[in-house]
Amino acid sequence: MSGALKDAAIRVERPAKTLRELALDKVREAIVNGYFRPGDRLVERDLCAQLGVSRTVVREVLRHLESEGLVANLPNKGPIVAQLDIEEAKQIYEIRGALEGMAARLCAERGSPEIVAALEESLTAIRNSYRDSDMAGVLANTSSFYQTLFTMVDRHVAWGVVNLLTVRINHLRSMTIKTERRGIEGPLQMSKIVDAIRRGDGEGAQRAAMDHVAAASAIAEAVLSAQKPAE
Amino acid sequence: MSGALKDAAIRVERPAKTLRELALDKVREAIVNGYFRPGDRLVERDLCAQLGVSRTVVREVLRHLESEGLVANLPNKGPIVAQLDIEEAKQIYEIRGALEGMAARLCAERGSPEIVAALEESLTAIRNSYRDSDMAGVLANTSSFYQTLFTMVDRHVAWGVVNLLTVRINHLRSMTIKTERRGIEGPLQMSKIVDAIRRGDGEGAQRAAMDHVAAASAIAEAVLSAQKPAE
DNA sequence: CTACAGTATTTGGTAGGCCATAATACGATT
DNA sequence: AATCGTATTATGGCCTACCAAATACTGTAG
Repeated sequence: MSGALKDAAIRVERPAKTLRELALDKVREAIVNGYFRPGDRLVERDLCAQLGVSRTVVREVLRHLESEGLVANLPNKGPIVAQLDIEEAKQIYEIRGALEGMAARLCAERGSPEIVAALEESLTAIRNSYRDSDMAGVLANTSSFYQTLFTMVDRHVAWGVVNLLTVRINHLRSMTIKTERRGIEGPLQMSKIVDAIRRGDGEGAQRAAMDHVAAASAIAEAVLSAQKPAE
Repeated sequence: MSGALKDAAIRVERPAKTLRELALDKVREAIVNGYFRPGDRLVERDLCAQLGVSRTVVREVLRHLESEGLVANLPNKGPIVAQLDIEEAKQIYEIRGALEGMAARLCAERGSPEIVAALEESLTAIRNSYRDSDMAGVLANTSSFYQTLFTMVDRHVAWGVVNLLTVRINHLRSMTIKTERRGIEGPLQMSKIVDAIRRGDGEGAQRAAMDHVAAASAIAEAVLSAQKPAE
């Protein structure tokens, strides 16, 4: 087994994604970027037609998304795109705060210059994306900032959890980053995280990370409660 | 819509679980309690026969378990019961520490006597289960202790995350609770959590919860590294 | 205009088949 | 005898087709 692992270095990387995985990505994408809106019904046969795959595949995909929390299943009525209620969103932000705070602290305690360098690179990318008003870029680079935070201290499981939760609030994220002044404050708060990590200040890094998430959460709450009555 | 929600209180609780859900529970159970061992292949057609359901259902179940992390899918080889490596287990314990610590702190800050009462009830149940050497009972009551911790402050999402992670280390849990002296130390640590909550000491409750998980993690690590060479 | 019966829609689930790939066994060739 | 190629088997991935039950819709009769 360890031999097999070593071989992994030269193992040919085959992109042999199964049809199911491709479909999964497509549908998840479609939900995340709003092609399917919360509450929309996801009729199996329609999806079959749209995706060009069989019901077998569609059903597996729907199951998968269900367990990811992106799809809810009404009994005998079928799957719909999950509604995000404000309470749940707040909880998700809170969990992210706990985990990202933990990761930030670990990064600070590790005290490796590579971490700081990697984070700064992401941060620059975020600033550039903001400057270019490339919101998709902001999201992607913010994700990569946090991914760095987790993976540099080998917290892949926690990163997985955060990632899973994040897709559920993705459309909120895209709204919060568009908020006035977020282009300045967001990166500022993130740079505070990096500063604390550079100083080796675990406590401070944790607090800074939690602050940043808390700020995002507050904006999200405002956005969500502002649009709720409109429905 | 709000009307429908109110009705939920009287809505008959129909056990009309779909076949798929029943099968899911069965297979998950089988994995968790060791009927299927880590690394075992889960051959679709065999499962069909054993469960008495069609391949469609089996496949959906496997997909679901895959996304829960209980099943791994080797490309071109099919699903196997996921192997739990020691690194991953430690990370899971760490995440639990962060989240249970958070919940404990929130409980303390809430300062409600009902929380304390409910926790003490679970704790007594745990002690009784230990006294009767009812290990399944210990696990169940420990779960319910933590469930209380989360749900009393309405952190259902976090509880879901913890639950999801916990099934992956379930067999570790059953080993750690059997450890010498765990029957005394475990409840003792948990009572420290309750004490801190009773005092309204958020900080202390968080630390106590994290300590408890850390202790479990240490035991799990010892158990796991002791059995690994044996394989 | 309302109640009711019939109809369409859609999910939950089953059966069975086809193809591709991987592993294994088996035989042939050197 | 060792190796190389080939047939077989096992299995996953994917598809079509079908049925039953629940739900939503619709048109008609009273």
